[in-house]
Amino acid sequence: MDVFLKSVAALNDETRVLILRFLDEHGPLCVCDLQTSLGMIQSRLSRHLKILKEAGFLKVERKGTWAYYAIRSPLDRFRSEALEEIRHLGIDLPKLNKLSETDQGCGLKR
Amino acid sequence: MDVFLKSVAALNDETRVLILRFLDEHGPLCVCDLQTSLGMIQSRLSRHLKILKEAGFLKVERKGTWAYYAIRSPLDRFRSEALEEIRHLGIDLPKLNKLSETDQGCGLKR
DNA sequence: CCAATAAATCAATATATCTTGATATTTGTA
DNA sequence: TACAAATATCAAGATATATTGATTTATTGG
Repeated sequence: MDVFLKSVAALNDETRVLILRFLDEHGPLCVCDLQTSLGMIQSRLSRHLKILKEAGFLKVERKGTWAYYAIRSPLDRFRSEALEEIRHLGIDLPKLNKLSETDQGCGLKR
Repeated sequence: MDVFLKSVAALNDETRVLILRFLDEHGPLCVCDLQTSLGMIQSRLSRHLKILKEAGFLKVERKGTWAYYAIRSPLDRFRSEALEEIRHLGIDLPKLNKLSETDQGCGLKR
């Protein structure tokens, strides 16, 4: 029950559904890429990414100071059905704004 | 997004998962049958049944003063996958205690 | 109409979750 | 070591959700 409820709880938030769909569309992105693309502050993203990761939807890979989050693969049946359902919601996604790995970096000073 | 989030929110509660599984196992039951079987008070059940119904998981059929709730059929893909997942959780269900439609009725006085 | 049963709704409280801004941690580099 | 960038965590306040007991509504039968 706990694992199921954790998955469901992770899905139960508009912000996290958007993040899932955005990563589904664009592949691995670091937090600051999501910050600039989705227009959310860092602590908020960090929190939601953690919830999605601990619910089994995402994996993280670190490269230097960047943490690249991506849809975990393979997903189990329920989670991939959920993702499929999310794909069909027709959410309109903001434009990708990828600044990591460029000359300037993300440039998000505190 | 709204419909999806409503389904997910409905699943995001241990009590409602139990109710879904119980109705899945036993077929249509009225509120008082659920009360005696699950050991929950009436207002609590009524609330959760409403949420499950409005999220598209349940239907209601009235017979006199009784309201029989049952899994809606057919369920769309995501909802039936969710139900399937719930079936596989191995939740151990309390014994069915069906008093409606007997001589004594439910006998739950206020 | 009246009383009783079943169910729905409401009000108050408790618990959980989300958001933000501040602070801490980690990693790379001068 | 010192500093900066990226990320994670924490604390406080706001919002949402769950629980209970009381009240209301609906239906049946005398």
